[in-house]
Amino acid sequence: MSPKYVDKKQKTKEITAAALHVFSQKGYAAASVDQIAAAAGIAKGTVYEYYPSKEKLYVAAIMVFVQEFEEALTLRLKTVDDPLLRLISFIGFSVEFCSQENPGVIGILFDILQQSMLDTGVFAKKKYLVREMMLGSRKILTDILLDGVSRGVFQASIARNAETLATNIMAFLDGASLHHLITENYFKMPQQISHYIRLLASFLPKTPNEYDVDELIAQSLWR
Amino acid sequence: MSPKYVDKKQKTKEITAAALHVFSQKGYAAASVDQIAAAAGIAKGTVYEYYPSKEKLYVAAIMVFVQEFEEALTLRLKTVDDPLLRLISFIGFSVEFCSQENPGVIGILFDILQQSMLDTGVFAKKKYLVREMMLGSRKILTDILLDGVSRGVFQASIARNAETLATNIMAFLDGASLHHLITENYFKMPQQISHYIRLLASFLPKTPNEYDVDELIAQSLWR
DNA sequence: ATCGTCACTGACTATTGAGTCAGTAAAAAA
DNA sequence: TTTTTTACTGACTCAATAGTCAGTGACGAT
Repeated sequence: MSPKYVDKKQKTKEITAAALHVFSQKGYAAASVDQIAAAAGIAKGTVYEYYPSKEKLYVAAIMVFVQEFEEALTLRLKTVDDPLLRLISFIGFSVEFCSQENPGVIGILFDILQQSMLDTGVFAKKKYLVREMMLGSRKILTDILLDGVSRGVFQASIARNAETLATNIMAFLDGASLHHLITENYFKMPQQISHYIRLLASFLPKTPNEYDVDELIAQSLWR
Repeated sequence: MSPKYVDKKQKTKEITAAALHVFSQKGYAAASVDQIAAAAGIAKGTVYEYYPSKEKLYVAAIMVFVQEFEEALTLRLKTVDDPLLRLISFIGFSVEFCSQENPGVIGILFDILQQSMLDTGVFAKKKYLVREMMLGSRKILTDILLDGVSRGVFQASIARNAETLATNIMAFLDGASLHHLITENYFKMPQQISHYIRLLASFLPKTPNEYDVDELIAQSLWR
């Protein structure tokens, strides 16, 4: 039946991973299919055996990226129980994921954003994908807040504004990554994040004084 | 001496403005010099009489953009005296400038950011320009805070963290614009900004109760 | 052994777009 | 009017690259 067996699924994964890498370094427009093929160790023609176009390949690569982020986040949150600590872990994970340790991540993020903004962008008609991705994280955060309220750890009043607050936090986090990236050592990420967490910790818990915030930060962030 | 008189300076401005418009709609990579020439109502060759390359033209267009932003912001702040109201005006102006009223603005911003992130980007070696632009706004904001302290309106303790706080606010504002752009009506900008301003107004002034924050917001934002 | 099929290749085509430059026009100077 | 200088033009070159396809070879089936 199949004279030359190849694990198509595995190879698709490899090509997608190579594409993700190249796209993250060059951006969609500047990345060439030849470069992606080279990164995957195959010829250009082969790429087209697995994907019908550069555009489809890009979308697939982005989907993988989003999926990996959410899986890793969920995994990390599984190990934490206390609501405030969960919140801090969420923030820490988001920051770390977009930090220097993952150099390509930011490139990809900007590319996604630009491609969904421009009329001619690949994501112009697929903005909803980017939105889903943002709303996904926001949902996780809202749940952390509501869980904190229902367990009697956070102020009851938080429940009313949980989504507004979660959205606010998300906006800050993404803005912080952006500023850190551009202004580099003019934006002290640990200092900024700590400052913000201290602010949150001052009005979220019913009994703020029960928490040693600096200790929690030291425990959860930049270990 | 000069047989055919043309105001070179004026024409340079026109070309730069046309370029800014096209770049903001297409992004750097996808914008063509032909399109820019057409937008300026001239032939491609003429563009090269005024700028030696697409790259130089892009940088010039961005510089104009940054300058216009700062000038307009400074102008707006001149009309406001009260420190908290100045802060709210600053926030309002930043938000409005990046809102739907200025559709191209966001396109340009993302382009700047991406071009300064990517190794191959036009701004890769000119990241400092983008940084200067961000630090410029931050400086204005820091001065508003310090002015508020020295006039005895803001808590004295703010002075110690003025720059950290200003940086925090900037991060939030840019993150908010970003989220608003992507998630559209899932991100209620007035609600989010009001929420954030109320938070600031609760710990910045020495006498928070003296201010009717909702009234100030209604006065200064989305008039 | 040889045949058929799948996986892959990379030279090729077609297109796009940055940058050039010989030529044109227009206006002031002579 | 003729000459000279400047401004501008747009067809051209050249390089890059998305996508194609005829050909190659590897491997299992017979």
